[in-house]
Amino acid sequence: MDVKTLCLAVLSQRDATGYEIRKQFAEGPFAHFQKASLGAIYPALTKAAEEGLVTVTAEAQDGRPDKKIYSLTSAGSAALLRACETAPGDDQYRSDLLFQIFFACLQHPERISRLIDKRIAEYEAQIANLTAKEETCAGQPGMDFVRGLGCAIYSAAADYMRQNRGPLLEKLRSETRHAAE
Amino acid sequence: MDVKTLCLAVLSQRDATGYEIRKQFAEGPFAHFQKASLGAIYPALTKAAEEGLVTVTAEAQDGRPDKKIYSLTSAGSAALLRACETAPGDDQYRSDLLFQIFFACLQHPERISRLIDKRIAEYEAQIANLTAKEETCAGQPGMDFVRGLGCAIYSAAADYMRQNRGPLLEKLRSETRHAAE
DNA sequence: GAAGGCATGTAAGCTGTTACATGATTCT
DNA sequence: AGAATCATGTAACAGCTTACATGCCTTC
Repeated sequence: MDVKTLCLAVLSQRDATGYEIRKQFAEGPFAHFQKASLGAIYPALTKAAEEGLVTVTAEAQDGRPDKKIYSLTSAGSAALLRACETAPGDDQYRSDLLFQIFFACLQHPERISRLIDKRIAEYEAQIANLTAKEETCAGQPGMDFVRGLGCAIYSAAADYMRQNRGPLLEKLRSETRHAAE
Repeated sequence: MDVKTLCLAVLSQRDATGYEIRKQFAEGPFAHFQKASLGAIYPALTKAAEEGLVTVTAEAQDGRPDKKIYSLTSAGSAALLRACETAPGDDQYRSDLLFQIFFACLQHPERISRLIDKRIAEYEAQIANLTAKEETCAGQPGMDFVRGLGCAIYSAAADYMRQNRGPLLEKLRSETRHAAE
């Protein structure tokens, strides 16, 4: 999904500024499967406004740039619906961490150990975050399905890492090929 | 990881042509967490050769372009190791499917049903593929850890979808707001 | 006093995808 | 006959990230 559609998605939940939209992608319910940066959001909103998908209301602020509050128009709603109805592309998943663990035997077991522990903690934070949103999602079936799937995946990943961390490190330590340092 | 490093990773397993490297990213052990297209691989290999990270051996072929077989040099190995030792970036996950399911209530329940069934089948194919590679990975602890994690995640996702598919569709069907068609 | 949050916007640059260009062989 | 596989490479284009530009307010 392009950033413009992503913005429409956030605005379908409530009016927001560009800054707030970015926050939604960092913390909100989309956070675990879509993201966007400010440098992409602002031009996307300008374009969406030109196309009549959103309206802008400027709100004067003391000492700061005007706050521009964007709202979805009916044309914007229609565009969002159209995006939902087109055949979805494949999921994109890229992980530098898995790449590095793949070559674990080239590295120090201690480093691998630290990387895994850190990742488990990150998964736990994600699970806590998604669990906390349970009430927000209640009554919105699609939103709750996606939230639950996120929990299920992160839990499975964390469990796997907890269970296989030890055996992996044992195997690495019993090898001789790993870095000296 | 940039495409150049990805190529070094494949070449660390065995010598290969650009074409074969792409196949490794479509089917091989990296497939579920890294990908690369031919249009990126060929220039990356040329650059890696210029930098002395790989060597090239051209093999004449009848009626086809010469087959260029690339091999990793010790400088290339060192570059791969360095990439493994730098702090890994965050995982990138983007899913158009989850985006669409998020807005399930805007759409026809039948469409959502089809999307979920299709995705479950895709997960099952991934699991079968990774399970089939079990023997290839035996004895390579990092590789096997990553393979197992893939299985665990896809299994959890498929299970969640199987269990929550029915309840989701029921909720959608009992709503009035969904598209008419 | 420094860091971080609030608030917008531009532009350079990187990276990668898709399409184009070419062409034989093998499978259906 | 048509599609897929093998095989390389270029180039246009898209899309996004990062850094720059500006500046106040609040928290540590």
